[in-house]
Amino acid sequence: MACAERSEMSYKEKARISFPKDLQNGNLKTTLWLAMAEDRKTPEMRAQMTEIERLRHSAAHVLATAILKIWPEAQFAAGPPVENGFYYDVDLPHRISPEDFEKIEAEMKKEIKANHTFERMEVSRDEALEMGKKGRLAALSDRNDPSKFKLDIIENIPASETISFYRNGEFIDLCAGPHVMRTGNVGAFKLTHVASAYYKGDEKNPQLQRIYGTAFKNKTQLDEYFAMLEEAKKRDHRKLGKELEIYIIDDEVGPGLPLWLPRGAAMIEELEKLAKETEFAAGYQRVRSPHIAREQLYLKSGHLPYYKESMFPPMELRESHPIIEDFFSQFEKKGHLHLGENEELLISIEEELSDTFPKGAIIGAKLDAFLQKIPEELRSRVTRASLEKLVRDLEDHRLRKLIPPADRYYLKAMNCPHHHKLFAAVPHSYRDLPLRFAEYGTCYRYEQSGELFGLMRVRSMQMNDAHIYLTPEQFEAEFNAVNEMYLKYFKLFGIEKYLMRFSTHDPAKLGQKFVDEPELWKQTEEMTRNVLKNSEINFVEVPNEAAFYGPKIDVQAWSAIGREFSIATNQVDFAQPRRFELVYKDKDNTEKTPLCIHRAPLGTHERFIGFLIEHYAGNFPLWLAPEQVRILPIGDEAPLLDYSTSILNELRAHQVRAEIDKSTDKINGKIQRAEQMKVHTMLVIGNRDMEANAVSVRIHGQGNLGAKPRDEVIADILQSIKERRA
RNA sequence: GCCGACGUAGCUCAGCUGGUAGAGCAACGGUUUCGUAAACCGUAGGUCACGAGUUCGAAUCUCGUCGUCGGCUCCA
Repeated sequence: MACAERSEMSYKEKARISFPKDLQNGNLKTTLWLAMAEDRKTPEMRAQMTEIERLRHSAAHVLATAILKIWPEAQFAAGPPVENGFYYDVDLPHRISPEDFEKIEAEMKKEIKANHTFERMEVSRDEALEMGKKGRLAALSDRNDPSKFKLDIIENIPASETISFYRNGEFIDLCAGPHVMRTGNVGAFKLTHVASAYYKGDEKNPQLQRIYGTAFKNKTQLDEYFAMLEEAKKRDHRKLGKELEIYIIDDEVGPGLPLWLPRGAAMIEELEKLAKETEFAAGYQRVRSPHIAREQLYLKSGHLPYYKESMFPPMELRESHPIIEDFFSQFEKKGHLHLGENEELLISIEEELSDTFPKGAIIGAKLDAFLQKIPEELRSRVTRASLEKLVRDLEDHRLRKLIPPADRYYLKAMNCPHHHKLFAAVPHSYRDLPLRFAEYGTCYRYEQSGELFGLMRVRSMQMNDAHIYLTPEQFEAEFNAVNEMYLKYFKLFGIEKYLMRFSTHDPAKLGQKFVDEPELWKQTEEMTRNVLKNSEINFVEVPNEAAFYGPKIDVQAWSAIGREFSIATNQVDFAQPRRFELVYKDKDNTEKTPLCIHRAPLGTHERFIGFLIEHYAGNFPLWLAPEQVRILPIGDEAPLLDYSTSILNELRAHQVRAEIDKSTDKINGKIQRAEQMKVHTMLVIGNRDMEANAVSVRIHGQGNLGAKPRDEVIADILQSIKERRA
């Protein structure tokens, strides 16, 4: 209703920011409320608002009150709490900019100081409409213009629901609540930014100004929140990714197409090694597949019907023939001609030719003859486009055969169709199942330009993908095994908080967004729900966000500073195995269709490394560090360099990513540069160390640990890497 | 894709209301031989994102394109 009519977060907000405090002690209410991405929230759903959300929602009313004090003509739409604060959408000729914030905040403070009660009033529909018509809703007094958005919102309130207003001081708003008791309960707040948003998120609707702010019980919490944001800024993967030389995105290569520098590539190699070891031990087999495939593969998989807007447009291949190329390129240069007028002529030529050439004659030769039959004066006015259009318009006419049909190839957006083909390549018995195909496959998705965001949202990505083919009976055990793997990774990376978002389908969208298999949807969702319930795993259920081929689980993880990331995914697929006619021979000698689990515990390299950069603030553990060891000789005398180099060589012989700093900087300078690059272990080597066959160890973040025997240090480095010590 | 802001050397940034670019770090060349977060001197480096336009004159003003960022619709 009024203020919290919609509370949909942007994707970025979902992927990036979450406030940790609300979620501690297993309290998942914040996420429950925010996960309910419904168009309208029912009173029951609203009742689940947490304390902090009520406070923020109330802060939105205070914001509106303040804006009206300055600009009484302001028209308000919706003002819900969101994950880290609140906003209110306002329609106002004056463009509010951050310079106005001080003024608005001053008015808000007055309102909070006045400590007005949030008074709830239940009214009839007619009363509500009347108030709206005289502009009294989301207003301080009657106005000349009606409260247009509020009137629209009233229209959409189901007859069964009570309509209520909330009043604080002079301000009255259409609102279902709930609120805190008094404006004074909005302890500490701050306006953060202003953005534009369409009314109801529909671009056909007018654009509103969305004023964002955040609020907390007290100033301490507010300050903590901004300190967290500051910290997040310092850890921003785009900033650190550049500083630490992990990746770049180059305009000429293309937006959303990261290039991995050696340091980033080293991290990728480590992640792949980790995944390969883990998956091998869990009975996965590696497969490999190309980056492109023909249109028909994706028609079969369902990606083209259901997922097309996320795919790059196709590459069209045509049988190359010099005459065709010449024909087309000649006409492209000349004027246009609507070939339609000459259709009859073309058809007659074709008919004549079909007598000359026996069936099965090669297209090229036939086409040569065809082209030569076109009168010179006509050729000069034909364009490739017009000829193609003509041929396309003829559709089934045999003339169409003169132009080889376009052979379309798509960049793969998902690995599954390729893996299904691999499954189908060999006959399978029930004894083969579960069959697990794993691949760090590269996928390309056409994300809209506005979606791109550093490494977190890209157009080329390499996924820690695998497809598990299994029987329904095996589902529970295998699904749990997959979850075990997630938990193992979380532990390794020190991810303490996570949540699985279980996304189901919307029956109303069968055949559009979701494959039209109502029964299978029900079955697999039920099955998944039960397994989740039987496990210890935190999960919430979110309607209408499944994959097109089955229920989906998005795994959200919280970084060390408490920001939330959607990193991994886990999906149940009943649709594609059918579409690909995948079968296994069961005990009873009948052919059955397996189920498929898609899983990607480490998500994509791109997003996962983006997450890790923030999580570790670039201070990676030794096993993962791009540069594990840097040797810093004190001085450049030959014996010292020889000793240093022998250590370098020994480390490298054991696959340790080690470097040596032979620059002319003094030792402090060398240390400074190594620290800035967050090199994990620095081995400072001077004459004293050389004479004792020792090295002085300095660890990034720990400082100087003093001299130690050379062999001991090397053994410890190797052991730490082997164990993947934190 | 839409709305808004921004785009200066490899990096971080100066360059006021138009008078054809500047610093620090990095790089390169010297000197320095230094024990745990920056030794010193010098050299070189820019079609001021790209393309048009206004102007005697554009990094600066206008328009377009591309890109980045903040939002809006979607995913790993």
